[in-house]
Amino acid sequence: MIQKFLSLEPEKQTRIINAALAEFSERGYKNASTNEIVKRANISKGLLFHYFGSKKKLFLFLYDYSMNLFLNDFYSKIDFSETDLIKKLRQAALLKIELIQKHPDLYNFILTSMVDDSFEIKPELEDKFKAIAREGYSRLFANIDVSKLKEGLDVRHVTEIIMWVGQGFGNRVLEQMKRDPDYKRDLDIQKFITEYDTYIAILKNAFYK
Amino acid sequence: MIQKFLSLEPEKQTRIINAALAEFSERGYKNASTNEIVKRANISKGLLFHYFGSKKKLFLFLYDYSMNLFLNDFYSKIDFSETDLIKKLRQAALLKIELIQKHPDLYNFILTSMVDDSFEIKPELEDKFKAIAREGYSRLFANIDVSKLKEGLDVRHVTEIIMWVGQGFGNRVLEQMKRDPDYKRDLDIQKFITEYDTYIAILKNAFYK
Amino acid sequence: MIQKFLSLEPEKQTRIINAALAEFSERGYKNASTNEIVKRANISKGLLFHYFGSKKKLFLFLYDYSMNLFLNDFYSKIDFSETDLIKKLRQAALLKIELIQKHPDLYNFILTSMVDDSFEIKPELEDKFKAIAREGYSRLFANIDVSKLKEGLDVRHVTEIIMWVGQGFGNRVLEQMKRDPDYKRDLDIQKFITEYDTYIAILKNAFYK
Amino acid sequence: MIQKFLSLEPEKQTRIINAALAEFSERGYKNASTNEIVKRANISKGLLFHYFGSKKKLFLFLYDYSMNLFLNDFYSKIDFSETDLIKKLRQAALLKIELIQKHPDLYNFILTSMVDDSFEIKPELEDKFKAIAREGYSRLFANIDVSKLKEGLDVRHVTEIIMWVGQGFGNRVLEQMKRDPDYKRDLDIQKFITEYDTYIAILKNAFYK
DNA sequence: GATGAATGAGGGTTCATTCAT
DNA sequence: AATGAATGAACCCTCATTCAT
Repeated sequence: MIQKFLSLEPEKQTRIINAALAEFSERGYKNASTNEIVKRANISKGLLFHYFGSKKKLFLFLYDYSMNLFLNDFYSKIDFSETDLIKKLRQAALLKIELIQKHPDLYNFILTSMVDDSFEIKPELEDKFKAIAREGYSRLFANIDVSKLKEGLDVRHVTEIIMWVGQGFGNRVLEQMKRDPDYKRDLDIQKFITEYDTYIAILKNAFYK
Repeated sequence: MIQKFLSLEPEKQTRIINAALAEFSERGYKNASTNEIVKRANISKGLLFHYFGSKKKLFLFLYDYSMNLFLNDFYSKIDFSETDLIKKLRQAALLKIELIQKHPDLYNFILTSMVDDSFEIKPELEDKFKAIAREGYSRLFANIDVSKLKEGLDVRHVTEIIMWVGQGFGNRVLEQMKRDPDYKRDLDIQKFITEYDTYIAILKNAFYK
Repeated sequence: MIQKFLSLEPEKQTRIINAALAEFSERGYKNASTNEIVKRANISKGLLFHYFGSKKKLFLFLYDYSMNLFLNDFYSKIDFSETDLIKKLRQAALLKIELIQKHPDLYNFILTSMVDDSFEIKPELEDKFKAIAREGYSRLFANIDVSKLKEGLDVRHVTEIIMWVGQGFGNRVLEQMKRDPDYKRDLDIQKFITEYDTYIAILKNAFYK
Repeated sequence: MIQKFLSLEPEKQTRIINAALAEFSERGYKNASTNEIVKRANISKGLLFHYFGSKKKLFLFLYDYSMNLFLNDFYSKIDFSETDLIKKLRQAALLKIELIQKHPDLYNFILTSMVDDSFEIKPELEDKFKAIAREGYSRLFANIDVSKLKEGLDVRHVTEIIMWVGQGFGNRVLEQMKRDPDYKRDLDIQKFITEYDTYIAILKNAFYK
C-alpha cells in the first residue's frame, strides 16, 4: 500500500508528508485531524487512506521516515575520526542542533511521537532504530582516546554524564523557549554555544588529565 | 462545586481520583474518556459532572491535587539542615524515587500533564507550583557548604550538572522499566541506588576538593 | 400532592410561584431549568418535586394559577353595567393593559404558555378557562345597547372586529417594544391610549349611527 | 458547506428539508432533536452535520429557505395592478391562505420560528426579510385609489384595520383547526371565503363612499 | 488512481427525576 | 418535611474510515 505512495510524483509525496508532519507535531496524535491533513496537502480524503490505510499507519510511516532522515543526516555528517571524547560529544550536540534548525517540523514530530502515550510505536520500528542507534554509538565511540581521561574513570560513565548534561542543558533552553516566545525569536545560537561550552569546560576539567 | 466533592466520604473520593488519575496518565488528556473514568470509579456519568463541571476542570483539579500532595510530601521529608551539596542532591533524588514508588499513578499523571500539548494548564496553577518550587529550591540550597568544592567551580553549575545526571540516570531506568515489565517487577531498589552512587562517586571525585 | 403545597406558609408559596413563573416566562418551557427555579426560590431540589411531582405538573399548576388570578382580577374590575359596546370594549382593553402592568411575570408566563408548542396544556384546564371565558363574554355582552349600531350590523361581527383591531394594535406595540428596548422604557401609557383612541374613533364613526 | 447540500439530488434535499421542517415546527427549536430529524430523513447522523455544521445553522438555513420560498410565491402571484384597497387586501389574504394550504409545514415552521424565544434569528436574516416585506408593501399599496374612501379617513389606518381583521379572522380559524382536527379535514375553503367576505362587506360599507 | 459523500460509534455535557438520609 | 447526592437517558457534535462513482 505504501509502495503506491512511494511511486507517487515526489512533489506530491513531499506535500503529503509535510502536511501530516506539521499536523501531528502541532496537535499531537489524537488531536491531529485527517481532515486537516488532506486539506493542507490538497488531496482528497479517500486518497490518504488509499495510501496509508489508517491514521495509525500514516503515523508509523512518518515515524520511520523522520527517523531515517534524521539519523542518516546525522551519521553522514558526524566526524567519526575524532578521537577526543568531549570534542566528539560536543560535535554531536551541535550537529543535533543544526539538524533541528534545518528540519524543525520533522524534529517536532519525533519529539511528539516520543511523548504521545495515546500511541505505541510498533516494536519492529523501535527495534530498527534501537539497532541503528546501537550501531551508531559503537562506531561513534569506537576510537575514543581513553588515555586522556583521568585514571580510574570508566569511559561509558563519563560519556553518559556528558550526554546527560547536554540533554539537561538542552531541555532548559527548550523550556525557556516554550515559556517565552521572545526568547525563541531572539535566540542567538552563538550565545547558546558559549553557554554550553561553560559546562563542557567544567566537565573537561573534571574528567581530563 | 469541588467543595461538594471534598466533603464526600474519603473512600469514594479516592476511588474517583484514582480512576481519573489512571485514565489520564494511561491515555493522555484528549484520549482519556470520562465514560471510562466513571466506569473505573463505579459512579454514574452525571455524578462526575456534578462534582467537576467538565473534563477540563477535573483535569485541573487533579493537577492541583497531585502537585500539592507530591510537593508537600517531598518538602516535609527532605532534610534541610544537610550542608553537603552532593549528599543533599542524593537525598533529594532518592526521596523522589521513594515518592514515585509510593504514588506511581500520581507521578505518571504529573508526567503526562507536563507533556500533553492538547492541553494548557491554567497559568495560575503553573505559577503556583513554580513559586513553590522556587521557594523550595532556595531553602534547599541556602546552607550549602561551598568550601568543599574545588576552587573556581560555580555552585550553580555544579548543582545543575549533578541534577541533570540524576535525571538522565532516572530516565534511563524508567525507559528500561517501560520496555521490560519484568525489569520493573524485579527492580531492586538497592541495586538501583548502588548504580546511582557510582555516578555520584565520579562527580564527587570531580568536583570536591 | 399540590394540597401539600397549598398548605405551606404563604410567603414560601409566593417565593416558589414567582421563581417558577419568572424562569418559565424568561426561558420557555423546555429551556427553563428546575435547578434555576429552586435556586431562585431558595428551596431544595427534592422539595419542588415533592410538591409538584414533575416539571410538567408544575407548569400546569402555574397555568391554572395565573389564569385564575388574571381572569378574576379582570372580571372583578370590569363594569358590567356599561351598555355602550365600544366603551365596554375600550374599557376591557385598557383594563387588560393595566393588569399586564400590574402582573408582568404572570402575563408573560401566560403568553409563553400559549406559544410553547413543546407542551400541551391539559384539556381539562383548557376547558375550564374556555368555560370561564365563554361565561364572561356572555355576561360582558349581555346588556349591549344594540340600537346604537347602524342598521343591518350584526353585533357579534362588530364586536369581533373591534377586538381584532385592539389585538392588532396591541401586537404592533409589543413588537416595537421587543425590537426597541428604549421604546419600552419610554412607553407613555397616555400616548398609547391616545393612539388607540384614533382607531376607536374610526370604528365608532363606521359602526355607530 | 451548504453548497454541498444544494448540489445534492433534489429528492434527498427535499427529504432532509421536510424532516427538519416538520421536527422544528412540531417541537420548537430547543426540543427538536437532530436524532429525530436524521431518522425521519433516513440519513446518518454525520451527514446532517456534514451539510449544516450545527443544529443552529440548519435552523437558520431553513428559515432563509422558507421565507424565500414563501415570499417569492406570494409576490409572484399577487396582482400589483389592482387599485381597490379592499380587493387588494382580500386578494392578499386569500393568497396567503392558499400558500398555507400548499406548504403547511413550511408555514408552521415560520410561525414557530417567530415565536421561539429559545433562539434568536440572525439579525442579518431578519433584516433581509424586513427589507423584502417593506419593499413589497410599498409596491402593494403604491397605486391604491384613495378616492374611494370616505372623506377624512386615513388610508394607513384603514389598511391596518382591514389587515388586523383579516388576521383576527385567520387566527380564529386556525384555532378551531387546532382544537378540532375534524374541522381541519372538512375545512371547506369556499365556506371559509364566504365567511371572510362577510367581514369584508362590513368594512367596505364602513369605509367606502 | 482519485474523489468526497456517507457512516456510526463514541465523545463531553445537561437535566428532570429519584431516594437514602 | 426537607435535603442534595446520584442517576442515566438524551442531547449535539466529531471524526476515522468506507465505498460507490
